[in-house]
Amino acid sequence: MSTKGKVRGGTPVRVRMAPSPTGPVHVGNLHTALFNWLFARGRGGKFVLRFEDTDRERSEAGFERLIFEEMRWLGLDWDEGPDVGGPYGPYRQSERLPLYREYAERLLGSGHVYPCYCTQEELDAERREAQKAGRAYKYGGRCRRLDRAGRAAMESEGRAPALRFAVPEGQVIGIDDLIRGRIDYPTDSISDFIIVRPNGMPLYNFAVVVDDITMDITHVIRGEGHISNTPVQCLLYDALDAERPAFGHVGHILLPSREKMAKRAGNAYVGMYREQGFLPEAVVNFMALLGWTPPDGREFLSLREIVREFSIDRVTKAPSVFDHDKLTWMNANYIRRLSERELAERCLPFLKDAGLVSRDLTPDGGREEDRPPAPPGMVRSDFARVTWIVSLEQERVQTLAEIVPATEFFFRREIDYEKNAVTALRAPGVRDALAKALAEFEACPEWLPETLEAAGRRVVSDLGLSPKEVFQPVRAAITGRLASPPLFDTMAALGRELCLARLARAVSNNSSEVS
RNA sequence: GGCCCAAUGGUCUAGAGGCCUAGGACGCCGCCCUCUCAAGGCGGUAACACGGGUUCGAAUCCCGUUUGGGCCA
Repeated sequence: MSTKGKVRGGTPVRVRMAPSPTGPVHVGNLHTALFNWLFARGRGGKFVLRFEDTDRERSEAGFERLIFEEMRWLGLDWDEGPDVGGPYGPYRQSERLPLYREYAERLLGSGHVYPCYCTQEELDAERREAQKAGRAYKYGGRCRRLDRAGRAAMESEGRAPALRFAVPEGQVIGIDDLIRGRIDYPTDSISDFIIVRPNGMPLYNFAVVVDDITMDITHVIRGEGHISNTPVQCLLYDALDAERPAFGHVGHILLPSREKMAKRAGNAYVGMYREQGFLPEAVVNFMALLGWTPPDGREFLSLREIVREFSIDRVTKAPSVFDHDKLTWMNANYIRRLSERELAERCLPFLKDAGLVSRDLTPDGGREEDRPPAPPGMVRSDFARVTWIVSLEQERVQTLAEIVPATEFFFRREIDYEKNAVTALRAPGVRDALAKALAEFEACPEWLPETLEAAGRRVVSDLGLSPKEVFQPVRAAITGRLASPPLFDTMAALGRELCLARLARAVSNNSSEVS
C-alpha cells in the first residue's frame, strides 16, 4: 500500500531559503538558494528568506547580516524575510516557538504522537543491543505501548517526556521528486522519531514542516542530503492533514577533493570570491551551470536570461565539483566584457585598499583642484588616469584583485625590479640601446603611443637590433618587469616624466655596474 | 549495519533506443599572431565504471556488482 498524501495543486509558487546563521554563507547553500530563486522568478512566485536559528549558542546576528549581504551581492532578492517582513512572519524560528508547541499539541491530540519517557541511558542500551545483534536500530516502542496509568507512573517519577511520532507500519511513502522522479520509502525502515525534546525544543524535521506549512511553501528545492528527511516530513504533513509541497533534490556541490562542501571547509565562502575580485555576475552564471544547462548549451547568460531559460527538469541529479579554474576563466571573460568605465569603477575599491590611489577618488573627477592628492609615495591620479591604466590590463587580469599587482608600477613613484628584469638590464649591449632610446624618447614632440613607437623603431633600425632586443630592456627599465601591456601604450599612460626618469636611472645604474 | 540517492574525459556537461566512429566548455599540449604578457584564431589529448539481460539495435530501459555520497543512529 502506498500513501501519496495530499499534493499541492495550482496555487502560486512559494519557495524558501532557510539557512542557519551560524557561519559564513557557503557556496552550496547559495547554489540551492539560486535554484529556488530562479524557480520562483521564472514562475512569478515568491521567494522567502527565513532563519533556522534555534541553535542559540551558535547563531549570530552578524551571520544573518552576512547572508543578506551575499545574497544582495549576487543579485538575489527576497520577497519576505526577517528584515523586510511579510504576511507569514515571524521569519526566525526562535520567534516561532509557540507555533511549534501548538502543532505538537495537535499531533498529541490526534494520537499521531506519544510522550516518550525513555532516558538517554535506556536508549543507548537499546541501541547497543541492536548493534550487537547486527540489526538496524529502531526505537523499540516501549513508550508507544504505555497506557494512561503507565504514563502517570512515569510522570510521578518526575520524568519529562519527549514527543515521539508513531510511524505507521507496512506502508510505503512515495515521493515524486521534481528532479529524481519516483522515490519510495517503506515506513518500516523509519524509526519512531522525536519531534520535541523533553526541554520543549522542536527538532529539525518537525520545525521545518511547521514552518513550511504555515508559510504556505509549495515547492521545497534543497540539497540531496535531505532526501532521507523527506519521508519523515511527509508523515508529518499527512498527520497534520496538510498538503505536501513538491520536493526537488539538487545534487551536492563538491570540493575538488570530491568532499562535500561542508561548513567551514576551505574555498567555499562566497565572501571570499568577492574579496578575491570575482564579479557577482560571473559567480552567479557559473553557479547556475553547476547542475543545469540551458537547452541551447550557451554558457554565458545574465541572471535575466537564466531566469527565462531555467527549468527544474533540466537539473542534473549527480553531484558536481566546484571547478575554481573554470570560474576564473569565466570571470576573466566577464571582466573583458566590461566597459572601461565600469572596469575602472569596479577596480577602484581594490586600488584604494592597496593604497595606490586616494580613498577620496571618485569617478566624477570634478575640477582639477578638487581632485584628491596622491597617497604617500604615489603618483597623483584622477579617475581618467585610473581608467586608462586599468583598461590596459583588462584582458590580462582574471580577477579584479589582480589589478593591484598588475598596475602598481603605474602608481608608485619608486618601483621594485623583478629579478629577471634586473638580469635583462645587465645584459651586454643593453646600455647603448637604453641610452639611444632615452635620447629618442626625450626628443619626442608628443608623448603618444604612435610617436613613441616611431621613436622606438628608429632605435631598432639605427642600432641594427631586433625589436625585442630594444623593447624588452626598455620595458624592464620602465616597469621593473618583463611582462606588461604593449610597451608604447604603457609608456603613454605612465607619462613622460616617470618614463624618462626610470630610463635615465637604468642607463646610469647599468654603466656604474659594468665599469 | 539498515534505508535512500548517484555514476559520460581530470572538471562542468550535451545526450531522454538508431541522428553517437559520443557533441560543447574549462584545463592541459602544440601551432599561428606578436615588442613581452595576455587576448584571439587553429589543431590535438582525453569519457559512456563493470557484468548480465531486454531489443534487429543501448551511453540511453531492467537487474546485479563496484565505487562515491546522504540520512538514521
